[in-house]
Amino acid sequence: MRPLFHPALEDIKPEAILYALSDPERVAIFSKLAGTACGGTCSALADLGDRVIPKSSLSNHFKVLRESGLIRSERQGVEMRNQTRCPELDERFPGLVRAILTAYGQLPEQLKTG
Amino acid sequence: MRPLFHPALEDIKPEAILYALSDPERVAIFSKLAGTACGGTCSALADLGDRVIPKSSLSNHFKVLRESGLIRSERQGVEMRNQTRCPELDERFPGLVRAILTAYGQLPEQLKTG
DNA sequence: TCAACAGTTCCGAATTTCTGAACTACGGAA
DNA sequence: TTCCGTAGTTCAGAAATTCGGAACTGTTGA
Repeated sequence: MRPLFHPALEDIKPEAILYALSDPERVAIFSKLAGTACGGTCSALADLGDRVIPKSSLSNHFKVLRESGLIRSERQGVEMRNQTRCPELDERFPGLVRAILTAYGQLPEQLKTG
Repeated sequence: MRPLFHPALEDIKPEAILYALSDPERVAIFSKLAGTACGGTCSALADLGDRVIPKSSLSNHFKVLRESGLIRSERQGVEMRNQTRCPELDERFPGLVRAILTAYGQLPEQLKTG
């Protein structure tokens, strides 16, 4: 398996963020992650209500989120722990992620303060 | 020519906004429009520095911006006047457009106040 | 009536997205 | 060690989307 690519903070492009979050499924995944203390696994996020996302599609969603700089993924044994890069991102693009999640009506409780 | 479609404020979808603004060319067009008092025409926005956008592509960019709810277009004689729907949009999705333009480093002077 | 101009539509080529199937990687049991 | 099950990735081809040149539409002015 190829090593996972994560862009450095300064290499994160707004167009990649916007593109990644222009898909409601990815927004739902990202929002769930943002509301989870420890990192969430892929399979734990497969069920977003109405439809079960095929695992290859899910894997691709995570790849898009990761390579856009929205999340960080780390292999932990047999599974993958994913967590958002919200604090860093807010430093680089102040208010952006919060405004987007709010627009979708998906700002998790954990991000409502501050 | 087909009549131009503009979504009602309540029908504007965040995914459409994000998708429309995930293309740097469209962001440049939108930002220029946002910094223009009277509506800008298509041809006036064709030149964004490095490359001249083919007019069919330009027409399509305007269509995407219009149908996502970001701009309003109105035929005026032989040309088209385009203006942003920023005030409405900010009511529906507070801070969203501003955060996006800021992330791109393209917030025009006119929007810096308030 | 005609020419020029602004912008739209059409359509084929190129690119991207989607997802089932095959595959890889790791951990636990025996 | 070998085998099995689970988590996730990669591959491949079908479907959908994007791009842009060429043709077209609608408007104004001569």
